[in-house]
Amino acid sequence: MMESKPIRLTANSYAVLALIAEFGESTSYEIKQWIERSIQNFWPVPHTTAYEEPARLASGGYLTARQEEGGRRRRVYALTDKGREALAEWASAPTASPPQLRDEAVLKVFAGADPEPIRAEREAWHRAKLEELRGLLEAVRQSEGFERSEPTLRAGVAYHEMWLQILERLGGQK
Amino acid sequence: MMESKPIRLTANSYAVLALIAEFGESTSYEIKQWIERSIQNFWPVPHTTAYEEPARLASGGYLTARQEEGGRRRRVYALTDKGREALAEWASAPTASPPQLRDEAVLKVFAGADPEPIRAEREAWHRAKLEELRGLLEAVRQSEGFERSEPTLRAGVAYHEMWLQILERLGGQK
DNA sequence: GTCAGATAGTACGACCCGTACTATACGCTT
DNA sequence: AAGCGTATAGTACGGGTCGTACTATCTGAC
Repeated sequence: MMESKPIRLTANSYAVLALIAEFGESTSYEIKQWIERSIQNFWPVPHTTAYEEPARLASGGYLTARQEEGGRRRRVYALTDKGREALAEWASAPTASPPQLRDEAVLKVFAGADPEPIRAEREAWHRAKLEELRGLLEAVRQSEGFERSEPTLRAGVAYHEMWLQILERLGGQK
Repeated sequence: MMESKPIRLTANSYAVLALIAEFGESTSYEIKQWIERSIQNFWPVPHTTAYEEPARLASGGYLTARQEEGGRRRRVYALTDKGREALAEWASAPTASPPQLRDEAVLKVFAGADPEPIRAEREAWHRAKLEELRGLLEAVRQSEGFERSEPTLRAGVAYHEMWLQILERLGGQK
């Protein structure tokens, strides 16, 4: 039995566990890439999370860490039974905490900023996002092992399309 | 001149500054209420922020704090010139950091959860939000001093309506 | 006057984040 | 095969943020 100290499991924890469950044992760098290609859009985290969180999870006994020899001596993380169980329990609970939107642009407008340049910047941003997501979707459809990513990517596409409609309306009414 | 130590201004800082600029000098409890009635929907913060952040801002010289006598001895915060300037500078910059969506529900579905109960819960949540926002909008239209809140509330209404549409589509395609 | 519930505020430590920085690998040029 | 620029991979770190639990004050009903 590994020594393991009690840690709190947060949504970030489950995100990492889910990625490893989905893609198999991974290094932090790979986790970082899984994040970018699958959940980043609705669960943004800084890249350091891909290094910190697996280490935390390993210290709590939810993952094992095996260190590579040579070169970068990367740690390869894999699920333990404890980790698998925790993930399953979380996923099977039928409730999720409500979604949070953090939108500095609305905050600025609230603070009295001129809405128009902000609206324009935002519109461009959503268009770029849409293009990016459509590209990913294309890529994912042609590769194995990304089945789970497709629905989330499609939800992302719908989301950004919706925003563009909202912005259009706002722009229209001056 | 007050003593003041350098602090980093974050988006939370500007949120608090903007609220005080908008509603005038306030206690933390009042700030907490302004938040709930105006920006909570696109800038969620725990209620402790309404106590911690003004204290930080005061220590940096962006607010003054005057302590009430008696009873709860609440601190009343007011903008300083430094605070007003910092807010104006921030608001006049035409760029905002991109919006972030944090959506545990999508994360759960990604992790393999049964989508349907989650979808249903979510739909109910957006409906409740819509009702709440429409109520606030009504209230705001009939009172003085909430002019700034109206556009943000209307954006909120549009946002939740959009989500309901997305959910409907997702539900429709099984 | 005392009790329940609403209102108001504090404590605190784990977690999280962004920035800056370092290290290793790879491919191209010479 | 040494040098070098770029991409890849990983670490350091400290301030900010969060949620939970707890305490204190006020108000009105009885």
